[in-house]
Amino acid sequence: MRHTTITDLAKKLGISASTVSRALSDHPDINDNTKKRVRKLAKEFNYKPNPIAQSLKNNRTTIIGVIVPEIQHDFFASAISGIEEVAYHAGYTIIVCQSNENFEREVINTNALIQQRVAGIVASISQNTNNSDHFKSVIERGIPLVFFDRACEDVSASKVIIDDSKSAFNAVTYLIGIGYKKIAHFAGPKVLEICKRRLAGYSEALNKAHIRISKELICYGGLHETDGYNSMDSLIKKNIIPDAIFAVNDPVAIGAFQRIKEAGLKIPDDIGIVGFSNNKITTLVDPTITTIDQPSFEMGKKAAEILVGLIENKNKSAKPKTVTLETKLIIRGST
Amino acid sequence: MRHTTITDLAKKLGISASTVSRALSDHPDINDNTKKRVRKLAKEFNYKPNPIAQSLKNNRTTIIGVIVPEIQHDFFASAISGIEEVAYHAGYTIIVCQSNENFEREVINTNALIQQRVAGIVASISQNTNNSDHFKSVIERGIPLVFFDRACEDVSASKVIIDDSKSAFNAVTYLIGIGYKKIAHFAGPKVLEICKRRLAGYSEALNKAHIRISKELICYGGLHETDGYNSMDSLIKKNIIPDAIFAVNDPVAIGAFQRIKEAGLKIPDDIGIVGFSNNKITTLVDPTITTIDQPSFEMGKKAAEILVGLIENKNKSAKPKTVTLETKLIIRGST
DNA sequence: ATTTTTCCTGCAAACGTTTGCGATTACGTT
DNA sequence: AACGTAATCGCAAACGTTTGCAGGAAAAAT
Repeated sequence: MRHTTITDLAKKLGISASTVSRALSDHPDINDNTKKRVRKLAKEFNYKPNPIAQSLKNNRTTIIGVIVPEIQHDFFASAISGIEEVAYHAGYTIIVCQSNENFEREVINTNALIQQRVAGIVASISQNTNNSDHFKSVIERGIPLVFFDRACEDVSASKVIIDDSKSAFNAVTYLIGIGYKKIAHFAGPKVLEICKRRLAGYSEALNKAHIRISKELICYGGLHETDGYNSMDSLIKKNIIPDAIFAVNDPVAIGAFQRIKEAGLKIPDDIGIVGFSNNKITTLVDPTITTIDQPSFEMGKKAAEILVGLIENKNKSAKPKTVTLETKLIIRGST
Repeated sequence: MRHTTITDLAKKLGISASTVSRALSDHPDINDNTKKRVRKLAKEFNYKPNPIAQSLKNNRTTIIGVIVPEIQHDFFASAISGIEEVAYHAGYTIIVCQSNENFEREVINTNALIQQRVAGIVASISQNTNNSDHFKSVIERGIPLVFFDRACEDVSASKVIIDDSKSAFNAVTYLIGIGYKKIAHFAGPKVLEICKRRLAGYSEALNKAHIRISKELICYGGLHETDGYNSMDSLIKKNIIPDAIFAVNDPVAIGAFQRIKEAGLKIPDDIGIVGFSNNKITTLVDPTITTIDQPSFEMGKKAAEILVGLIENKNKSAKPKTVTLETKLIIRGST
């Protein structure tokens, strides 16, 4: 079955394609009666303009590009869902790309989206992104760009983030408040800004409480379960046993959690644990894990809303804005 | 910055656009020397053909549409990731839509993808889909379609599935084998084929072991945690305590798991639990949950591979094939 | 009756690419 | 010398839409 085109309608009505086009877009030049006839036939044949042809004219599609490190990751899956939700209601579809935390692939994806003439891009950068030329060329091309969670600091674009530093500060301050003294931090990749800030919040909390920061209690690693597991493992092997752990995110917390259980230590009595993100999993383990609620779905939604705004107000070259969403310390059984 | 077009190159070289086009596609009509000049300039200006213009000619994009019930669901997030992986390497991008288990939205998404002239569609249907006209019109339009996991039975399309019935049969048979006798089934929506088949496998296993099937041990519900929780809750309130539960999927198993713990019953001693899908979560709770490994990532990959095959071999109108991937019972602490 | 105005509609170009066909040139064959 | 044949290349159309401009007809004004 072929798609009905504007020319098909024109032929059937004995008028020109341009008149049909104008009638459908309610152009004042067109006679009301003609408009009615056109609309009736269009409905009858379920005519929908070919978006490709429109895109060719506008040199722009109605597709929003989304780049995330990993689709599978709870946080991103949820954020994508939020983006899709907003895009759907605004009449856009979303193309989803994953960088797999790989810089080259992020560049390739970005360029592919530019080539595809997406209307805008929502992105969260990979942990290995140390150069932002690809995002700068997005800006240069006049394509609206919004970061969420992990932003590129040296790119002038809007972002939806949380206050990582403050959130971390609050969590660690809470740990100190309930009596923990030897608090370790399982940090993420040093290059990732959000990780730096979480580390900074951790340090600040210790400083404020006049607790000396011990380098051996700060373990750097990745963002996955195995990283938390390994960090805990190496501490145990070095016989350094903290009385609490502030993990850079929930998977890392879970990894540490498992290794602690294997070691026969009790949570929260021997070791307290705080995660970050409020992944579903933290409510399902025993004990449940104290964590910081990071509104992933809302972050996706908000980022998409800003992007749609930028796309549809091309004229108002608004300055990039930064939206900081609230987090919340959720106290559970692990502390 | 503007995109370089084929006409830009033609002008700079003083030749026609058609020659440039042919040179770039290595057409035999074109002089080798010309080809070299063209290729050199194309590289220099980083020329990439405008996919929109190409799409307009072909009346087809290089985008693969993906429709899933929920992006956030572990199984689907993982499958999408697999689809993206294959698509990426084959030079396609993916548009992801979620139906939110809503039939109307699935129809709208499907039509939107048709309008967008996607090259093909990978879909897993919503639990409320009782009509397949929208998928039939995909076929009619000649757009390749592959289902995964949840297929539309009355649509002639390829599918990537698992043997739900056999998997369920094996799991329940295993439960019987290790001594469980009063085995409940927390079933999914009656309309969903995969749920029917899992139920059938459950029944068959009981029959084979000459265990009477008790209607009150079969609880119908949705596919989420709360459904498992509620099913268990109602059993407890009716004072019907099974000695094992076979859940339609892992979230449901987890829900039951929680209610059981709340009731102070011991797993696996008082009640054994078997889930379905091998979601990550099943390895993280205590005790870990016995489940059936369903290769989500591979299912996505396989579906995408079949789809790409169909797209690129338009001529060979191959008959739809059904690929059944192997599942595996993973025995853990809950049984 | 002529001019002006209003109202409606169509022509044609443009977006960037691909491709059938015809045109041109050079070369070898009779 | 006359012709056929490759080897190269360009013209123009096509994909479906939008839009500036021109044009025609009818209505209104002179």
